[in-house]
Formats: sequence, structure tokens, C-alpha cells
Amino acid sequence: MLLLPGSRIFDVAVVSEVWGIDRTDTGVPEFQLRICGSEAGAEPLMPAGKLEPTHRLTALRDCDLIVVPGRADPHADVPPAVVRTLRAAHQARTQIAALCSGAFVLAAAGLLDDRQATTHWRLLDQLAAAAPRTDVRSDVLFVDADDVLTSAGVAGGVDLCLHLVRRAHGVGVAAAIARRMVTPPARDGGQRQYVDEPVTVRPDKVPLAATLDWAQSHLDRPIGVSELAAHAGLSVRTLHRTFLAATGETPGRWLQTQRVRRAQQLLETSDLTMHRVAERSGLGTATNLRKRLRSHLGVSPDIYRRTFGSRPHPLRPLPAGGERPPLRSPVAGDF
DNA sequence: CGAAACATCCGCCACT
DNA sequence: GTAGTGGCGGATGTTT
Repeated sequence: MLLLPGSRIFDVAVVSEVWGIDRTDTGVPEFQLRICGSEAGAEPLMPAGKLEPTHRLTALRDCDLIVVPGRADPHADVPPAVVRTLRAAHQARTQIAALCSGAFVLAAAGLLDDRQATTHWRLLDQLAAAAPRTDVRSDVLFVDADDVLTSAGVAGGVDLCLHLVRRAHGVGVAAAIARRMVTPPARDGGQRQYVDEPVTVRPDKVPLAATLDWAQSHLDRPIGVSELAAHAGLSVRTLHRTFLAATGETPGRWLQTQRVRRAQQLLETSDLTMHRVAERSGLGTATNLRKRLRSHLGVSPDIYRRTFGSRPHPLRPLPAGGERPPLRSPVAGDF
């Protein structure tokens, strides 16, 4: 990771989360994450805090991949030494990826010339101005231009990082990381984000797509792996292999995850009885619903509903008293 | 909660 | 020889 003054905490965190955590117990290879800074000493992050680099800039030279987090001020200076290092790495065919406004750093080094790139949607025009020879795309989460990759806003950075992992290590490893990232050890409250858009590592080209869609729209039927196989016109054994290769998940696991998700949705948005929620999500019985929710989310259906249900309930006190000064970036807008 | 019935996963191997 | 398919069976996990 290339750490510059004003790097955004979120992007720094995503990179750290994907490559900085030992997940060898789930079959993820061992990564070495170097946090390379241009100066000796801590760099200020945005919107607050500082981070001490673990390595100097020169340590980028023998990395397999360089990731550039976005900066709060996209137009902030890029030190000449950084430009030189990035160019040299690019010459040496090192993969370079920028998250969000990190694209401007690549633009400053001329690495986006004559290729496609993207960035946060609020910055697209500015990127086009800063990099006139770049084909700036507005309709994508990220652009994979082979050795130079760029990503759109915040969530696009996560997608891009997982894409990089998938490219280098296969869909299974990417799925293992994604699973660990979106299904945190759950507690009773907070953290809504893992509920809605799952970072499903979707197959890039799938003969299975029709079957997945079909299963998803019939989740209330007790469909099992053999029904999936029948629908796909494959034997169970082959479905298994194909499925694993395409999604990094096994069919049974996938089905179960879909069911739990549907149950979550129903709990959030309806007041059906547990029994009905279990039926409609294909989980069968209320007992089973409880069991599955507990093992996937660590929470009982009742607590889940009370935490995330749309009907307001009296249990959540507002933060008491004292105004807190808003935490705002003094430099750039919110993006 | 535990026991019994049922599914899934996956290495192995034979077949096309 | 390589590549893909699919049946089998036992360990493991899930549901009743």
C-alpha cells in the first residue's frame, strides 16, 4: 500500500482488511502487506489520525501489487519521488491499483494515459480534466486495464480488492475473504451494512446464472442440491464442481446463505410469525430458523427483528446531551 | 436436548 | 495422453 498524506481511512482499512490479516486457516495464502510511506514518520490520514508506515517508498519496488488508497483532497501534491517510484514499478510490469480518488495519483504519474479508468462519480469530470488522454468510465464499479486498475467510490474499492485477489489466487480464496469480511462475528446491535448488499463473489461468466436466479425466486420451496442439479441439467457431482469453480462456494452452502438472507429480509420488513418467516425462506420450521440465524449471525430471530426491523421500537435511546463537533474534512467534500 | 433420519461434500475411480 | 463427467461411499453436517 502506498501511503500518502491525507489518505482516506476507509481505503487504508479496506486494503489492510483484505491483505493484512492472516487467514491461512481458511486456505487463504499468506500475504505480506507493506505500508510504504514517502517520508520517515507517520502520515496524517483523513478525516483524522495518523499512520506510521512499515516501510519506505523503495520497498514498493519488489512488491507484486501496489494499491493506492484515495485521498481526501484528490488534487493534493504527489511528491516527485512517488511519481518516479510508480513509473518505475509500472515499467517493471508491477500491477498498480487505485481506490476511489487514488486514481488522481496514478494520473499524476501518467499511468492512466491511453487506457480506461474510473473514480468516484463526483470526481469523474475532474479526472477527465486531469488526465485528458484517459477514457474515463462512469458506468462501472471498477476498471481492470490489465496492469493498471481503478475503482469507483467507496464500495467499488472493496470490489476491486476482491477482484485483485480473485485474479491472483482464484475465486475460492476471494470468496473466503469476502465471507469473512461481510459476516463479522455478530452481536445484537449496530452494523447494518452486512445485512443488505452482500459482496457476493459473482461468477464472471456463468452457465449457472439461470439456475441461481431460478433458485432465488423459489426460495420458499424446499429446493435442495439435487433439484439445482436437475434444473441445470447436470449430475449432482458435476454441479458441485461447476458451482465451486464458478462461485467459490458449494451449492448447499450457497442455498443456505440465500435462505438466511431471505429470512433476514422478512424479519426486517414484515411482522410475519417466526413460523411463516421460516416457511417463506425455505428454512422449514421456526426451530430451524432460530438455529440457522444463530449460526450465521449469532443472533436470535427475535433480537434480529428488534434490532433491524423497520417498525420503530422504544429500546434505542438517543445519544444523550452534549453536542459533538462535526467531523468534517477541511479540504474536500464528502465522497 | 439427544437420537435417528436425511443431506451434503469430496476423494477416488471408472468411463467416455 | 488430456479433459470432462458422474457414481460410490464414508465423514461430516443438517433437519426432524
